[in-house]
Amino acid sequence: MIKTTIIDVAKEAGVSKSTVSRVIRGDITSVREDTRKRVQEAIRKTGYKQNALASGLRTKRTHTVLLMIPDIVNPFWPEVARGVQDALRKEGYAVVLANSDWDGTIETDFLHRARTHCFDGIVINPARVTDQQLLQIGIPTVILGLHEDFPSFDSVGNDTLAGVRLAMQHLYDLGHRKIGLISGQYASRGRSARLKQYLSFLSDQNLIIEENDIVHCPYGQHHGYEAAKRLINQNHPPSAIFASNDILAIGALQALHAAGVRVPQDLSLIGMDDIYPASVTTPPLTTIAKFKYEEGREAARMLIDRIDRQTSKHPKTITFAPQLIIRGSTKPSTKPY
Amino acid sequence: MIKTTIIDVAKEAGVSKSTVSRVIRGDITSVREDTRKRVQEAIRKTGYKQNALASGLRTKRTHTVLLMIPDIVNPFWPEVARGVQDALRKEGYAVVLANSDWDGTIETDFLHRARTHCFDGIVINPARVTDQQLLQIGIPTVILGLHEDFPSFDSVGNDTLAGVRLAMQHLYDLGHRKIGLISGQYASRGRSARLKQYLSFLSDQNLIIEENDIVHCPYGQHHGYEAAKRLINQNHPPSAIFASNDILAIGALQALHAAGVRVPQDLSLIGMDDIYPASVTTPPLTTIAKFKYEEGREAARMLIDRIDRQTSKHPKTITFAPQLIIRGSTKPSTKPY
DNA sequence: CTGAAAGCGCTAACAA
DNA sequence: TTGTTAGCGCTTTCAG
Repeated sequence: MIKTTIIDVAKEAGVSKSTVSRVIRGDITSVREDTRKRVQEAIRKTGYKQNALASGLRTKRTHTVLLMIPDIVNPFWPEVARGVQDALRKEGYAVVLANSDWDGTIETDFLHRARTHCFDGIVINPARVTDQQLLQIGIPTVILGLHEDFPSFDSVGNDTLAGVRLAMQHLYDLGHRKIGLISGQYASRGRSARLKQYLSFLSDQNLIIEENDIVHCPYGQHHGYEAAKRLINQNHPPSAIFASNDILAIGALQALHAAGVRVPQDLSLIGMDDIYPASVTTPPLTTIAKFKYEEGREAARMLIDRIDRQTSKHPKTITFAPQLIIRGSTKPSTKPY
Repeated sequence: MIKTTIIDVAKEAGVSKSTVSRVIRGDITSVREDTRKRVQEAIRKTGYKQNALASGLRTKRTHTVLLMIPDIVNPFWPEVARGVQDALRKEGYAVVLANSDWDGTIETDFLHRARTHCFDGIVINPARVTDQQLLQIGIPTVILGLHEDFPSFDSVGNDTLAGVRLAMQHLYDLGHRKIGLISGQYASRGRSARLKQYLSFLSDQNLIIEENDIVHCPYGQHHGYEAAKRLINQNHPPSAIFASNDILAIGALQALHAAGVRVPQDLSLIGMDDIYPASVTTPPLTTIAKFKYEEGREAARMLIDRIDRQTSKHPKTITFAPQLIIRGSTKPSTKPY
């Protein structure tokens, strides 16, 4: 099992290694038909396999892309990952999958690695890294998700704010006037845009904003559980709850179950993301669906585009409009306005 | 942003590139303290970053591993993937994640790629590839899952058969004597070992085996749905159902809901795998938990071991014993024996 | 259309 | 302890 090189092939075919290299790279114009045949036959006979390291060393292309997400175990990300992997594979790229766990050190490590290993591109949902730092890596990059703080890069994501509005509007249309919010937030970032959108919706409808109807918590099912508990343990509990993602909503649903609050008869509940587990709860969760696979796919396509034509045209953003998926956890309010 | 090389560093530090190479590789014994300091300072000043392609070309090590699984979107695999990624990252390896989709072509493509890109190792849940083919790749490999047809490799997995027994025993202990089976199967492989185990359990207990209590179907939620429907639409429906994985069980649960069969009051249901969605159904699913993260982690560790000491010692197998997780979908049978 | 030759950036003997 | 010298396997001018 000694590795064969182009030299072995060249010998076998009775040509120079440059010629072999030409046919390998598919440089069709500059090799005569019959010599190409001969070389290909020699390749077959010797069982030659290209060494991507060697060629990459010259061409500076590895056909490898780094995909960095917070955590592949979170059901949201596998779908996005599939999107980028499928699109990238079609074009001959492999993807190195990294979980940052929201940890800046891990993130930096992998970004570093992308450089040392000469990856051709990066697709990232940034945890701690900044626009500037990313710029310094010097590798074509596209951002997963709509962050306004990455102006230097292409990005693709779902319009979360529109999603919030959609959710609130749905609840409002069902007659709900006192709507609780479970607002997930990352340790790192400030007040979420989702909260702002919630507030502005309420004021647009001339509804009263009550502090007690808003609970902030980290993302995580049990946090959703606790949040819902707080929401319903007040004198005037809301008739509907919007949880800012499905994991939180699932936690909330369990809290409501436990408290004997029937969903949707006693209280409506809506989540966001449309992850698979949300479809198997009882009742199945009404939610705001994001385009996850598509987000990944488009990110990959944009990246390939960047890689192919080196031209540094203005960063582009692709935005998906989330969709309301009505399932079983919401129904018209029975309370009088 | 011109890439700096060891030569630049060497110049800056006033040493030869070999010396620079030595300190980069941490060859501590053979560089004097002060020159090392000088070199490190030069590295810092020049912003030098190693080129992993160039070094890999010499050392034949890329610190990259291929992880091939059927589908990252299937909730079982992200946990396994995390296990291998975490363990591998600690040792400085990156992992290229590939979804085979049970497709032999894709599988072969990536395996091929593992060779051309000189990956250091492979962790794979094989779809179509054979022991021999894998052997020919010539890269240290460990198998995910317990397949008897890969005698040449280390492998790690959960003892599914023990799991089947555990599930059946649980149902039996609850007094169930007519137990239906929803047996998932892959398009490619023959009669599943799970079925055999089910049959042998029944005969061990001197229970009657009824063809109508067994439904074969591909893995997939809606197949579980249809299977359960068939199972309960007979004159003598079983009092309990064992679905050979949680996805199937979730489908079954929905069919039972739809048919007005209460779980667990009217019928007990047990699944296998313990994927996250199984914990959020109503009732939450009793299931046989597999060690997913651990499976991945141990696979990674075995792989590293193989890579480090080239020695080709006898293939080893690590087996995890699945555990019964009693949740809400099973209860004592009300039917007389 | 084909071959010779010069590297890509690094490592690894072998000298010094 | 450090430097010199060959390459690793491939691509890419540049001649021919």
